[in-house]
Amino acid sequence: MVEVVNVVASGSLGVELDLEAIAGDLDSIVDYDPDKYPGAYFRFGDSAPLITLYRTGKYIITGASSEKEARTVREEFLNILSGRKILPSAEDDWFQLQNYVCMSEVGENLNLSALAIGLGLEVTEYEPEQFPGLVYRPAEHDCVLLVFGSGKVIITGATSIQDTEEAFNTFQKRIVDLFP
DNA sequence: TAACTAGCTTCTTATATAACAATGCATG
DNA sequence: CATGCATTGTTATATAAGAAGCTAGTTA
Repeated sequence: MVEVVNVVASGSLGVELDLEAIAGDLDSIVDYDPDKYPGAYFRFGDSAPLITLYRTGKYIITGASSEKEARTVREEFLNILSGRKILPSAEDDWFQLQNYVCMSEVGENLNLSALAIGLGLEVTEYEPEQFPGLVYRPAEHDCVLLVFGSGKVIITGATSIQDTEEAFNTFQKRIVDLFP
């Protein structure tokens, strides 16, 4: 069982934009400081996901806790832009989920030094003085697992929940094999 | 010297450590 | 009232991904 804690997605409106004008118009939800960063930040609500919009019309969504939430804020974002006549229609060129950050746990405390050897030193990094978690890059999955002594695991870098679940399941099976 | 590439900035989120700052409370 | 210890809070460390723009370094 893995729980999604963060989703990153990106898309493109397909048009060049005047961020200065948009930020002035949508003052209450847009934060734009080109000296600090070239993107304009959109946020609908206090703990809502963040949308970063760029001059080129490309944008990214961070901080959503599900694919559904990411798609919902995207729609709200497109509706506001089309409603303000910034965009001709509430549609965009493409939209893709880029990264899932998930949390799970194996249900027991883990000896990370032993785990590093068990999983293989070429696929793990464990330097407790630098960071308390073990970094595991499984050869058969396109994602990274951060494993902690408490048994909690962070899976990040996958572009679908299925990949994340598969990576965690094979990891958990390996734990059982290594520490029966 | 121009063009190119690589690396960094910003942001989000869980996780867990240490090191530090700042505050609270009690005792002398 | 001042000093000491304890607690709470913040920062750093590391991970992935997207985006634009700046800088630094390399190469022709």
